Amino acid sequence: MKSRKQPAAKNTGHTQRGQCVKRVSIVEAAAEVFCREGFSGASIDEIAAEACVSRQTIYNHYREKETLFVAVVEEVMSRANARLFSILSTFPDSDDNLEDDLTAFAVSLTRNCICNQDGKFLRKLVQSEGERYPHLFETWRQHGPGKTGTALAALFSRLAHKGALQIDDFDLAARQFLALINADLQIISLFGEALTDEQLESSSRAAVQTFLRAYGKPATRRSQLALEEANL
Amino acid sequence: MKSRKQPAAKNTGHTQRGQCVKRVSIVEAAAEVFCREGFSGASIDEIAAEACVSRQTIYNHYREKETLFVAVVEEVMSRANARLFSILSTFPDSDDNLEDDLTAFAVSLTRNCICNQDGKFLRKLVQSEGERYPHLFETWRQHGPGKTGTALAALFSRLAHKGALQIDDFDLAARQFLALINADLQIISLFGEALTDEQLESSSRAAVQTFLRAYGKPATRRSQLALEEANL
DNA sequence: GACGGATTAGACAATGGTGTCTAATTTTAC
DNA sequence: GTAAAATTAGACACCATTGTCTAATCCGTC
Repeated sequence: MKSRKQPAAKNTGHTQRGQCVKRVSIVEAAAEVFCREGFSGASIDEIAAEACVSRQTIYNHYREKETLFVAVVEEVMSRANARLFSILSTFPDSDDNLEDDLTAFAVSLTRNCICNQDGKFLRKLVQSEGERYPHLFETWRQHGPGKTGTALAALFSRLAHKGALQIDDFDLAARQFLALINADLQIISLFGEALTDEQLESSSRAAVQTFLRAYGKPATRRSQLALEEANL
Repeated sequence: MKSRKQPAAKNTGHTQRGQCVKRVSIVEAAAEVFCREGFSGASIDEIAAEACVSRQTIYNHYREKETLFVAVVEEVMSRANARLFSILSTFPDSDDNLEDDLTAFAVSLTRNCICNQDGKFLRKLVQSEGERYPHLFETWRQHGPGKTGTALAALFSRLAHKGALQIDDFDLAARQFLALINADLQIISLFGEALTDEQLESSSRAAVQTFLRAYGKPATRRSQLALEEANL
């Protein structure tokens, strides 16, 4: 309450950056350890050691373990959110090769939001502690998958408007797109195995191809059909 | 080692059933508590209380907490497996209404293997403790999603052979089918909210429809296409 | 009813974690 | 250089949990 965020307004430059360094190093380490051990399995001592910081410093910044946990989740969530919007904003406007564009989009979504450390943290922690912190869980739902879904739905709506996609229910299509993207990863990414760029690329492309067979514009789907029948 | 499974061969009937009752009540309670609290958050006392059993009895059956945990995972996994195969074996042979058949299949898969207590337990626990018990994690991969995927792929191969589906890669199609089934549930089921029969039915149908637009037999997809173009 | 295995409650030491406190030390601002 | 703020190590009380032990009790079998 007193002076945790801005201990003294006179502090400038170094001190503030110094504090910041401690803070991020604490949050970083805490994310690691919480993710590895779960909330109750993670000890403050372990976090302090991993952050190269004394235990007391942690208690100075965050009153108790729970405060730290919530702060970590919020930090990781906002980082993930920023990345998501950065990716969305770079989706190309041209529609001459939708499959490639969507594949590249899926790859970068996977790499930066789903398969990285933050994505793993959020999946694991929200899953294991979500019931204990309903508020947190709700925030995650709305700012995490919720926002992703909404943003994706908007993108699809734009593409459908241009005639590149044929979609009834944009939200449903968004959820299914995300699900398809994850289809191959669910099993692997839980474990934390890093997958090669080739695996990532090919699994994303497979997802996009299936998505386009279901939601691509009629002309594309018709020629796809003709091709498949010829192959018989 | 000595006499944990069958304490004395002379015991018959009641005693044996008595033991069994204790064992299943312990495993049942442990599943509950482990699922709710995670491995390190779950205390033996809590499990004992929920099982209406003394703490010592638990230590008699399972040498230590870890032993109990592994036993619970194995038990839950084998139950889930049994259910899966029971569902698979009832898939109808007639192919006059594939969409309805697949939808019913998806509904029952979801209800009995994914959204029930066992499914939740496996998702949560394997996710949070998988890295601590690689052996367990491997077993889950092969006997859980692995087996489901293989079995599904076999089903699809059968259907493709009959001309009802048009699939290149059966394993991929199986993973994507499972992913689509889960698309709407991921968010809800984490939380443990029970979803209504209507939600379940409609979300399963949506998944199946998308799947069939991508993998349905050409004739169906062509008429689907014509219908959509007429709707414009 | 008596035996024997299973179960029970309760006490117990050992361990490890949380959160507080203090006194010493370092870092930063001026 | 000095003062204020931040950080540190270490000790501390407190509490929960694990796993063991014991003596009493239950319950089916003979």
